[in-house]
Order: sequence, then structure tokens, then C-alpha cells
Amino acid sequence: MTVAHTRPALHVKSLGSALRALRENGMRASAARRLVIEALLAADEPVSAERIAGGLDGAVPRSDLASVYRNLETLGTLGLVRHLHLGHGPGLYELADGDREFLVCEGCDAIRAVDPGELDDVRALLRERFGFRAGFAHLPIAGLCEECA
Amino acid sequence: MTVAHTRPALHVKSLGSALRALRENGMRASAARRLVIEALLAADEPVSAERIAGGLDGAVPRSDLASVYRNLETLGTLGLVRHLHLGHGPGLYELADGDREFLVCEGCDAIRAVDPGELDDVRALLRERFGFRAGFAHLPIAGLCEECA
DNA sequence: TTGACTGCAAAAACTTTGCAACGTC
DNA sequence: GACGTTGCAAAGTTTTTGCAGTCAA
Repeated sequence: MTVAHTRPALHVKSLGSALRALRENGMRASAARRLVIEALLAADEPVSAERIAGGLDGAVPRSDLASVYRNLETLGTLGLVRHLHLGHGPGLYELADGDREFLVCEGCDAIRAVDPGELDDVRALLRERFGFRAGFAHLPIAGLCEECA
Repeated sequence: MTVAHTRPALHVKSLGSALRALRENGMRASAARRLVIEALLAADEPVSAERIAGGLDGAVPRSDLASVYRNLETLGTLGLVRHLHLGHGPGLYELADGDREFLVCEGCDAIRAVDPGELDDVRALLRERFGFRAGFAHLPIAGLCEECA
């Protein structure tokens, strides 16, 4: 693993483009990796490693959990996959082209996904005040939704 | 555990006030609970359950890890203790009167604590735009600090 | 005296690692 | 053919649970 830790997201649109990105970085386009990418393409929301290995309830073939973790990590360092924590429970993963950011309600656990632009002035305010570049894709904004407040 | 899940923070200033809050809610002021509260008073930063049970390097007596977890949970439902996640690693705990909120840099893992008022207009913006009451004490704002950006 | 609470032990939940066999380049 | 990668098993880390005994009210 000689790949730099932080990379710009690569915006994967298809299995093919992801496999190409792997090969361009000197890694192999193995069957196990194909499966992880297919699962993430099939899921329309962030999913756990366990769920990917389980085949997303039949949407893709089941696979080995340890390999799934290893490949999520590998794909992450390439910038193809992003790791998220929405509340408790296991870590979740999504393709990096899903550029949404998240608000989670700590009252009812509802997750609201918003497009990146919608948080730009929140980001601007934080940058101006603290010199801090905030991102809400890995860690969401936590709080209370309208109903729970 | 018949206590409501969400409560206003109780602002514990001393061991005595915390024990009083326990008794007023029909719970017992046991030695194990005293120890957890003493540890949190002694720590000047969020600490893990493991570290509390370990006695904070001699600052307080060691105690049983399972009981520490149980009591952190209990004190949490009373609003005396808050549970935080700053990055990876174990969950952290602090007294609820430590009302600071956090920014964590995902580049260098630096944690910056800020006073609650400093994020009020970020909060106002989020409330206006999304009807969402954000809080950054349980989950911090993640991003990149000035040096890492 | 009563039953909430404890400490210990065991297990559950999540993730990582070691290693021989395998499959991609 | 070389070696990156896999699948299985085992272990690591963090948190929860069961239970008989203990202690606060």
C-alpha cells in the first residue's frame, strides 16, 4: 500500500471506470474487488462491510468479510470509496461519487442527505471564523430534526 | 432504567451535586458511581471508559470496566454525562457541564475545543436553512485545519 | 429487608492480521 | 512465473450481558 492517504475523490460512475482506476494505480482488478464495487453501485445508500459481504440481500453474490474490509480500505486510499460514521453501529461505506453530506437526528436517528452545495455557506462561515475546512461527508452534522426539537 | 432518553444537561459542579441528582432520580449513590464521577471531575478532557476503569494513571482508584460502562450509560440518561466520538478509537465521555464543542482535523487528528457561543451562528444558519438544531458536542465538526488544508 | 447495583466471566459486535493457496498481470 | 490478492481462521478491540453476591436506602 504505497498510495498517499488523502486523495481527491475519483467519481466512479461504473464498474469499468473503477477497475481502470485500480489498474492505473498498479493494483489488480480481482473478482473480490469487483464484487465490492458492484455492491456499492447497487446500494443507493451508505452500507456496512457486513452487508456488502452478505450480498445486500441477494443483490450481489456473498463474499468474504475480511476481504471486503481490506478492499474497502484499498479503494478508500484510491479515493474511490468513502468511509462514514452516521451515529452508532458499524462504519458505513459509499462510492466517492456520492458527494452527499449528512445531517443525522439524535432523537429519531433519521438521516437527511443534502447536496454539497447546500452546506457551502456553513463551510464558508467555519473557514472564516476558524480557518477550518469542514466536511460533513465522513462525519455528519448531529442534532435534532424539526419534529424532535 | 425508566428515565427518559433525552434530558437537559444538569451541570455537575461537584461530586455531591451529582450524587444528589442520582438520589433525586431514585437511583443509588454507590461507590462505583462515585468513582466514575470522580474520574470525570479529575480528567480535564474527554476520556474513555477503559481509562476511567484504569484509574486515570493513579488519579483515582481502579475499578471494574463493565460497571464503568453501565454507570456511564446511567449517568448519561440522567444528563450528567455526555458521550462523544472524536475520530476513531473508543468512545469518550465527559461531564455534561463541560459544554465545549469540537472541531477535529482529519489530517493531523488535532482536536480543537471551542466554547458553545462560538458556533451559534453556524447553528443559526443550519436551523434557518434546514430546520435542524445542530450540536457539535457529541459528534464534532470534521475537516482540515489551517495547516493541513 | 429489599432489590438496585456490583464484580467477574463470558459473549457479542466490529475490525484486523497471519498464512498457505490462488489468480492477475 | 512472480507476486498481489484471496479465503479461512484466529485474534484484537470495544462494548454488552448473565448471574450470584453485596450494599444503599
